[in-house]
Amino acid sequence: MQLDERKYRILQAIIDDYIMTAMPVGSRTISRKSGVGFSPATIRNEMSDLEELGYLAQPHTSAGRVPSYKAYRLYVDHLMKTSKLTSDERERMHEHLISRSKQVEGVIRSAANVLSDATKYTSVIVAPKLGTLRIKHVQLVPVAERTALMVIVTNAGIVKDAIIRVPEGLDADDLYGISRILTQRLADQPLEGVRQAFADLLRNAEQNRRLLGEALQVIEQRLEAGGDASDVIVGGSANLLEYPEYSDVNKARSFLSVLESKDTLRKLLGSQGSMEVSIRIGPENQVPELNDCSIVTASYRVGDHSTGTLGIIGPTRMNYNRVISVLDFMGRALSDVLSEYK
Amino acid sequence: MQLDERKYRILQAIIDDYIMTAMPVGSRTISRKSGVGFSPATIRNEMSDLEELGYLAQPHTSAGRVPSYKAYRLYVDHLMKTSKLTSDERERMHEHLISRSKQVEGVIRSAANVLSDATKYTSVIVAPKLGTLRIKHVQLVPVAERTALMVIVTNAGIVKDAIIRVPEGLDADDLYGISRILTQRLADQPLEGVRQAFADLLRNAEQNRRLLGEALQVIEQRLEAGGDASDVIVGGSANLLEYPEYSDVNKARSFLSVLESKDTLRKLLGSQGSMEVSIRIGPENQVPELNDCSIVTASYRVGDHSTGTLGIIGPTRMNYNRVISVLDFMGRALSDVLSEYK
DNA sequence: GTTAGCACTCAACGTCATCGAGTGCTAACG
DNA sequence: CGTTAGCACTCGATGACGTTGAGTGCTAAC
Repeated sequence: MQLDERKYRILQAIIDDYIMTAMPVGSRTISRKSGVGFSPATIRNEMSDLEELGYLAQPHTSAGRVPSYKAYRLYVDHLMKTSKLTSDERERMHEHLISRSKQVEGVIRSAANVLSDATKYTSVIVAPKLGTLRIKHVQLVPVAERTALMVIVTNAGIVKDAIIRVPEGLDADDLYGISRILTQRLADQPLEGVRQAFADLLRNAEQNRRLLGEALQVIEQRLEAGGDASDVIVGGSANLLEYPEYSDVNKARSFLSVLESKDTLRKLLGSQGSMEVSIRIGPENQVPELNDCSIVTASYRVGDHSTGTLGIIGPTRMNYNRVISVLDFMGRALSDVLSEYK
Repeated sequence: MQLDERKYRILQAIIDDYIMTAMPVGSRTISRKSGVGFSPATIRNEMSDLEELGYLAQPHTSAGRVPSYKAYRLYVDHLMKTSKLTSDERERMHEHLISRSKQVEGVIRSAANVLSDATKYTSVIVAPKLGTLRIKHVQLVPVAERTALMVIVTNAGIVKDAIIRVPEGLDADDLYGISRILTQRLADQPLEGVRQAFADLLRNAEQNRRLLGEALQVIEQRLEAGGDASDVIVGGSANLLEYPEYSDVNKARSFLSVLESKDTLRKLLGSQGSMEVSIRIGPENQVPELNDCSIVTASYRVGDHSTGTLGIIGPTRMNYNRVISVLDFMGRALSDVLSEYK
């Protein structure tokens, strides 16, 4: 059996309705509401076909139909009408975004809030992979006897810091000097290549070998850890509770637990590189707890090579059109704002 | 009517039971369970008295009794038996705490997780007030044409950064020089007094007046904003959903919304200075959404003058004993770990 | 091919009786 | 006189049961 024009129209009407109401959709509803001028009986026949094809399901015999994952997939790929945001909205979002743009992390945090406010779902933003950033500056600051804070500033304006031990007898001026050398040698190196650069440094360093060794270790640790919790930012985690699919406390809890596991989120969003919006519906995503959620992601750019990911997590019956528009816009806006720092 | 020994014992037994089960407690239960060897009838009489005194309440006539806020207050002040953590537990917590102690923010984040894991409630930690920290180092790092990143390192090892505009024509070396001067002049100033110090600098500065002005503005902004979202860290927000008092989705939602509002949390925890554990039960706290929660807080020290707050938010029937022990221990542990950086 | 009609299904809802945990009161007990 | 056994009473929780209504599938007529 093939899908003809009418089936498409009916399926679309069902999904549109279900997205709004979260209630199984009956033939009568479609017959009345949609522009398709057919009687309930006709619709029923079509619905029966659609069910057989795996696009619809019935919670129980005497209920209406509910779209399947397959239906959502078809919907986002072919049926959905996409719309642009009004310029008014764009403006408002952009304004919120730059309202505290003094710091990279602040911008990302605002972006998460803007996203979740605009969509009423939960937003997640992953900061750019550190490995692709370039070092701008390295500074060792004495904070105590034999202890220094190493601050690494990257080209994206992102600052990473770590406490390291330093050999005895180094005073502020020594550290200052070492910082100069480090900055000179490492400037414009991508963090990824830093191991090589450091090895060179070490080979030639007649002194302070231990200190440099420790510094290298710290930088590497940062890299392989894939960043710490602070580079996954979640916004609007309470929003999901608005939706009837989460009125079951257990579902809500397991959802919230996932949001607390930054590792899972980082894996979930992954960096898919392109600026294209990506959509994973229900079981298409790898995290079992989120198998009845959909995840829509886009990416943003910082500088030339680094990309981060921003995404929305919501029920499978989410308003894909809206979410895609918002993410698309915000991805660009975020890239613009953050690339000013470049 | 006065509370005699027996009434105390009975009240304590009721609260102990209610804390565990969250179910109204009947006379029979108390008669059987507690060491108080009296018949249900006697207990009933006493309970009736306790109710009249405002320590107990009945959800409905044929139900058991539930402790009132007044009862919890009495409980934590006089009845509760306090216990120490096992050394095993202390060790485990301490270990988790230092597991990623390379960064101040990392430590605080771990601490929040340890707290919520150990108590099964929600934890909140507020970083020290910036105003009381002292500047260790100021560094301007060029990130783009006419743009620099200003990094301020404090004595607590906390790093704050902000993008500022710089006048045209300043190259990396100029910024380096200016950083030196700034650091020289501002080192060991508390952030609070920085305005004065800066004013002096400005008066004498024959050049770069604009740049310094902007830098001052940024620092001040940081101060008056009371810090940004990143210095309030929440852990275990999903934990609360385990408890029957939050099986109502609306309650859960309003609770989670409060957790998202960092401003409210900051106000709620406030810095109460002393290392003493403070307990606010139900309506004793100022946030209406949390009027059926209790909030237990302690404080930790960074360096000599700065203090931050750590707290647990849970249902009024929380396990006060456990929570107090954990907070007390963690307050000290956190102080120790963070003061190593001093 | 479309639709009106109709019997059928089944969750949701309201009603009603039952059950039992818990109370308050009274009278008896040591 | 404090304590306790006994007892009638209250009231939420639970489950059985009938009703309602939205929705379906099938058949026959248009």
